[in-house]
Amino acid sequence: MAVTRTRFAPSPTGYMHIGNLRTALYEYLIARSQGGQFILRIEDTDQERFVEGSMDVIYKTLEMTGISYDEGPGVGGEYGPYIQSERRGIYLEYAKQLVEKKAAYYCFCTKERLESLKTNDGELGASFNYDRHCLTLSQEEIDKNLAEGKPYVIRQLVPREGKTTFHDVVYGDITVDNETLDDQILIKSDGLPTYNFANVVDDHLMKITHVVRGNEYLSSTPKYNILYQAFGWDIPTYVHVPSVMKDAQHKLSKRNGDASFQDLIEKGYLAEAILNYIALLGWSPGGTREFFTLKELEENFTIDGLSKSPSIFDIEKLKWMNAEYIRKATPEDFMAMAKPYITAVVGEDSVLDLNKIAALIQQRTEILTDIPEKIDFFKELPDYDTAIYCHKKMKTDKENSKANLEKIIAFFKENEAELCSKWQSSELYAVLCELAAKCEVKNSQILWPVRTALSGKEVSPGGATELAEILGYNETVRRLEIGLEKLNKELI
RNA sequence: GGCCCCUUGGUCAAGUGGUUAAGACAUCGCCCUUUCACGGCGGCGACACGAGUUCGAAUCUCGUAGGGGUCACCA
Repeated sequence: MAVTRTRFAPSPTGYMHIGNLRTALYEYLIARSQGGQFILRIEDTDQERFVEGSMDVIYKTLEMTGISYDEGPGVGGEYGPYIQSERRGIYLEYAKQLVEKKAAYYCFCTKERLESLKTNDGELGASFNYDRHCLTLSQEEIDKNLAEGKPYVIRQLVPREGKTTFHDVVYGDITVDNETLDDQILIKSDGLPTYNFANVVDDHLMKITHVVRGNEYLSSTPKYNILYQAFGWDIPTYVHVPSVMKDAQHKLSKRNGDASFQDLIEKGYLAEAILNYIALLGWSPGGTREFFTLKELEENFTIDGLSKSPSIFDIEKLKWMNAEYIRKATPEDFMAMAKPYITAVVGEDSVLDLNKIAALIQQRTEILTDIPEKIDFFKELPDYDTAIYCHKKMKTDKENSKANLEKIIAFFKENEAELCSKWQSSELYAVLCELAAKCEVKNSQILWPVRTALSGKEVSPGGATELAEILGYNETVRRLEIGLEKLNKELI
């Protein structure tokens, strides 16, 4: 049995979206789970759709996700080159072999002629097959046209009768009538192959054993088989995977924004979480386990866990999974990912203890871009409405908040030296609870106004004393005084 | 329109003739609690429909409906 070889064959036409990435992942996993090899091949035979920089997006994405390839651009391999535009000479030769075998033929029809055929023919929907006008050309005519340099394409001669059956590992046996198949173009008039042809030639030459791709290719697969047969080549194992949908009606597409890997990274999702999530979108290990590193996926992946039906990309579940990854990270790892977002708010040279801030927000962060709005008040106290001092459950209102703030400030000032000697959350909590007891009020009636005055927000990461610890004595007292002043102004 | 494919709660999904039809996200409620979040407990909620095969069908067959794909000198 030959060693399993799969390939990811993207065309450099823009960003890499989640569906592409998932296909790459499955291809990678099929190879790795079977101890095989994974190849990257760039399919850039359409020069018009080429987008500058998109090759780098592909390389970068694979690198960030850890999907490594054994052969491909930049790493080489014995079946290179791995960029199709660098292989252009190969395809024409193979196409000519097919012409000799009468499995393909030259076609000199103009695009205009083909267009007119479609409009005349296509009254019932858009069904159209080439009329084989050029199939009947004599060898002399062909040679003459060629000698004159007349533009031509090479078409596959597909049988018009009978049926073709192929087997797909996910979908089973699929049979189609050959009459529904068109004499597709193999070599375009610019001399480059079409995807359909280059794909077959390269997959064979590169000894690809498992052709894994989106199921939009299901209906053209019979043409591939006929091609393989015409060459006398072995037919690979087909693994068609269902699409990733934006909603029940639409596939995920680049135009609709946020589903590209790059976008998700920019929105603060972690590469590991994205990969883990999309692995489970269309594949199941069979049990209830949901968390897998790439390595663990390699160990657990099996083709029969692939689903047949399309899956809707659910950003909410990804967000949850991302949050799980963040929560489970070590404080050091979290700091590494969060630091840019923290310093963007508090500044590079902040006197605040970044580690303490990070500790506060780690459990509360779902995506990294949540961070700034959670901690902005550390940098600067917002101008808030005193209504936020009122909280039914805490039994606070403006009046008692004012009264209690006065007591708290007085208490802080009287005990400054002692408090500063052990300025930490747990101590402060104990001390403020004592104060509450002494004043005969609920703990919350002391703690809530403090938290509110320190954050200026209805919600904050961490409670009164945690915020106080980070802000320090001076800033704490300053903010309490601001709060008191606001309340005073209103209650006159 | 022809051909091909798909169909378990709002979403991801387990399930391959006998289950009280798992689990997760979301949602709702309760608990914990110095707000929020985390965490804990619980609720709601599904086999598209109709025939058939069978002692028995989410599981097999056929039909219907709905959805998707494809029908390019794009991949």
